[in-house]
Amino acid sequence: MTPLSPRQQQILDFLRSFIEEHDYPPSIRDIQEGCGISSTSVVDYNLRKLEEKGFIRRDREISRGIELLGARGRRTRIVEVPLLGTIAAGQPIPVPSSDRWASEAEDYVPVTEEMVRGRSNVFALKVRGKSMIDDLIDDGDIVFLEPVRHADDGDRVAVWLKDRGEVTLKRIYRENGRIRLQPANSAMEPIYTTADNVEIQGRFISSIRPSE
Amino acid sequence: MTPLSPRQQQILDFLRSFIEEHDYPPSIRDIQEGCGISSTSVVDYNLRKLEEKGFIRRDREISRGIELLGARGRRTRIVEVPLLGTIAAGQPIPVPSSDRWASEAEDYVPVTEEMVRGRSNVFALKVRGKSMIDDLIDDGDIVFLEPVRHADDGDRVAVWLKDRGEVTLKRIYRENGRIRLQPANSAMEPIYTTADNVEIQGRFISSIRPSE
DNA sequence: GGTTCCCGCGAACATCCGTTCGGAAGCCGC
DNA sequence: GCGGCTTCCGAACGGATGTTCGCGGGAACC
Repeated sequence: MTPLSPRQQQILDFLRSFIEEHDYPPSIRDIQEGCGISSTSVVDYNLRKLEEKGFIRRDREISRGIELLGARGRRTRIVEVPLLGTIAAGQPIPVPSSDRWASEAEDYVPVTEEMVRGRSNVFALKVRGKSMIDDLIDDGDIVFLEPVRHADDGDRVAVWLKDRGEVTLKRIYRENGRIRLQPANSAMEPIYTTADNVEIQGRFISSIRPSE
Repeated sequence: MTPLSPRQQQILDFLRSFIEEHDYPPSIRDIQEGCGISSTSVVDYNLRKLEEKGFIRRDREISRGIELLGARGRRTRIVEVPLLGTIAAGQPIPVPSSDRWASEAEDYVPVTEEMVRGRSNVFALKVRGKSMIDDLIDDGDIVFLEPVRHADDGDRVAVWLKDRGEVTLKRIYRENGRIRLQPANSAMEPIYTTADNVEIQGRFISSIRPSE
């Protein structure tokens, strides 16, 4: 439906690479030079065509007022999630209090917004050790959690088990008075305990296993 | 480490919201108006401060030549990884041939460059089913693989087991004539087989477990 | 008081940059 | 041929925009 002339395709490619490199759009004369075009009016003409065909959006009278559109031009945004520490057996996780939230972050993990979509105040923890291997969380993984105190049945939550002095990450179910903590690996046995023994420290949002 | 004056914080917030809205950076006078500042030189002064402190990068003499930097002054790029299909028990994975590589991708998964760093031709597969639960790969996970035919001992590889008609993801070790495939979960038993029964289809790079 | 530094103000300047206009070459269908 | 359409060219206009300079207020310090 959209026949693109070679010149228009060339300009579109240049737009993508320029934005990739600079993080801001090129000026008309940047495009002119980058594509070897002899006149700015040619650039303007073809930009109008690209706008008609729905590949870009232009803000008139504004320098560099070009916005890439379309499925391939869609912009994936990055969220910098505060890395608050490590999660390991035998230690409570450093849940942030609302007043001093990201201020004490030692680092930030940049992830695409899909990883935390919709959730607010998400924080990250690096997993140390293999204590949560039954929950499909390996040493070196990074988990993203939402700081909540309560959860619904079936939620994956990070819970502090008081009697064991251990934090783990399991699905939680309330069953007539007691708590069932179900590992993600269904071949493993669930933990049964009482409500006053567990303390919910966060809800699992997502996780990544970085390249080694 | 870097105390930000209220004015500088205000400008930084404005920068973020402006770019969020327009996809291109504001001009000095946009900032001036948006922050209620009476002179462009004040904006310039504070932008210099923000650059010194590593929050932005400026291209001098260039309109809207402002680039937002993330934590630690680094810039995170996004890589669009082609999603070539699913990986499930009983099916070989759709390894790309070099000639028709990304052309048949049904979709693309945007991830931060850390997830594929350095590797080329990385492709993504969505995991269906729990057949690889012993390798800490859950239903719904997305794994990123590098298309290789050979691997070193200890590499995590996706292998096609001919006798089982199954693909799995394990660490590979060659032990005097036979092959040991070690699950990531050390509580699980390894698979022993012969070299001619396994076909390496890719090397594991990283994986993500998206939010539900 | 004097000095220094941070921060803000206003104006002016030179350039950057989007826009516009006249013209022309090539192509297609009638 | 002829009209219409697309594409390209060169130049000029005017507004947009980054930069610079002098000045001043206020706080901290000696």
